[in-house]
Amino acid sequence: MQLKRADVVTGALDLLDTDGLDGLTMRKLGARLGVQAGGIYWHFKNKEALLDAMADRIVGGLTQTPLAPGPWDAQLTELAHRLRRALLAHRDGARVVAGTHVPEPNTVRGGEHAVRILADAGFPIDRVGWVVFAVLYYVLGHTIEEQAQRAAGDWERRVATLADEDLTRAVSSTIGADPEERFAYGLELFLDGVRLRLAEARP
Amino acid sequence: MQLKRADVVTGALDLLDTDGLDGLTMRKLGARLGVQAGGIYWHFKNKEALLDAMADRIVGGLTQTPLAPGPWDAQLTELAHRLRRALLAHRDGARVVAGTHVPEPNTVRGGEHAVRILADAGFPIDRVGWVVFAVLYYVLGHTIEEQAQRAAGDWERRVATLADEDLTRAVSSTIGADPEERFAYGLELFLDGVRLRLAEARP
DNA sequence: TTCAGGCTTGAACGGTGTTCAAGTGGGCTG
DNA sequence: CAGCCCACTTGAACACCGTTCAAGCCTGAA
Repeated sequence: MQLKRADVVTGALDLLDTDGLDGLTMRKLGARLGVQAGGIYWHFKNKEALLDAMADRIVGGLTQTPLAPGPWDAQLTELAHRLRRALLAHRDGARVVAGTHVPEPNTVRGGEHAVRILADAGFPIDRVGWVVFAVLYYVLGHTIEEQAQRAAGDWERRVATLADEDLTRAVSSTIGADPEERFAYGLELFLDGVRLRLAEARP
Repeated sequence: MQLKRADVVTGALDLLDTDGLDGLTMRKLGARLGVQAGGIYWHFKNKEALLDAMADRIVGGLTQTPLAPGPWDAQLTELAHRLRRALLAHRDGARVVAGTHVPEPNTVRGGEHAVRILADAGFPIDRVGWVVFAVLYYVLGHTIEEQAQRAAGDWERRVATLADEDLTRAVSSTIGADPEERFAYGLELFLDGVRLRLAEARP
C-alpha cells in the first residue's frame, strides 16, 4: 500500500502533536511515514502546501454536525467555540491555521456558515465580512496565546517587578483565569456590538 | 566607531523593511552592518532576542506623546489606532510584534496605559486584562492580515468560484474596503461591549 | 607605551527545505 | 501469464539557515 495524500496529512498532524510546529520537519515526517523526505514532494509541492492541507483538516469538523436551530447569536457563539476546540485539538493548531491563509474547501465552508448566520439575521451584507473576520482574528489570537504557555511564565515573572497595583491585578487575574471563560467573555464583547448594529439596521 | 546594541536593531529594522521577515537573515544583517554574521551574537544571544528588541522598538513610540485628555473610549480608540499605525510603519511589523511575547519595557508600558484607562473609567479590575488582551488580539490579527497582501489575491480568485451570492458579496465588500475604516469598525464592535458592561458595573 | 578587554573574524557544525535523475514495484492490458 | 506503464520512492546533492568558538584586532585608559 503506497502513500496517499491524506496519509501524509495524518502523519504530519501526528508529528505536530508530538513535536510541535517548530519540530515539524520534512525529514522527521518522512521517517514517521517510512519514506525519504524528498518523496513527500511528490504529494505536496511545498511544505506550505502541506501546512495548508493540515489547516484544512484541523478545521474540517467545524460544519460536520449541523448547528442546533436557534437565534443567530447562539449559533455564532457555538461556531466560535467549535473553532476554538478544533484548534486546541492539535498542538500549535491555532498557529498552523493562522499561518496559512490560502482558503481551502473546509475553511471556505466555515466562513460561508458564519456569513449565512449573520445574513439571515438581517445584518447589512456589506458589513458581514468585516464582522466575521474580526471574530476570526479574536479567536485565532486568543487560542494562539492559549497554546503558547511560554508567555504566561514570562508575564508572571515580570508582574512581580511591577510598581502599579492595578496593572499587577489586571495581569494576574488574566493569566490565572479559566481560558474558556475568558474566551467566552471576549466573544460576548463582540456580540454586543453586533446586536447593537443589528437593532439599528432593522425596524 | 563600533557597533552598539541599538545600531543592530536599527539595521535589522532597515533590512526588515526591504526584505521582509522571511528575508531577515543573520548573514544579510551582518552584511548591512559591515560585520560578519557571528559577530551579532556578541550583542544578542539569539535571533529571537533580536526580534524581541525589534518588536519593542516598533511599539516604542506608542506612549511617547501623551494621550489627549477625554473620555476613556476615545483614549482607548486612539491607543489602538496608534498601535496599528506603529505596526504598519514597518514591513511585517505586526508579525514581528505578534511573534515575540517576551514583555520588554515599551510593551509593558503600552499595556499599563491601556489598563489604566479602563481602570480609571471604573471597569472591574479583574476583567480589565481580559479586555486589553482581547483588543490586542484583534489589532494584531487585523494588521497581520492587512500586511499579508498575499491572502487578498487568493480570496479574490476563490470568490469567483463561489455559488452563494451572499458569500460573494460579503467577501468582496471586505477585501475591497478601506482597511482603516474596517479596522475602526471592528474596534467599535468591541467598545460597545465594554460600554455595556461599564454601564452595568457602576450606578 | 603598554595593557586589558570590548568587539570582530573566519571557519566550522548540524540542521533546514527543495530538486532531480535514476530506480522500483503494483496493477492494468494484451 | 507476460510485459509494460507510470505512480511512487530513493539517494544524493544544493544552497541556505542559526549558532558556536578559538583566535585576533583595535581602542581607550593607565
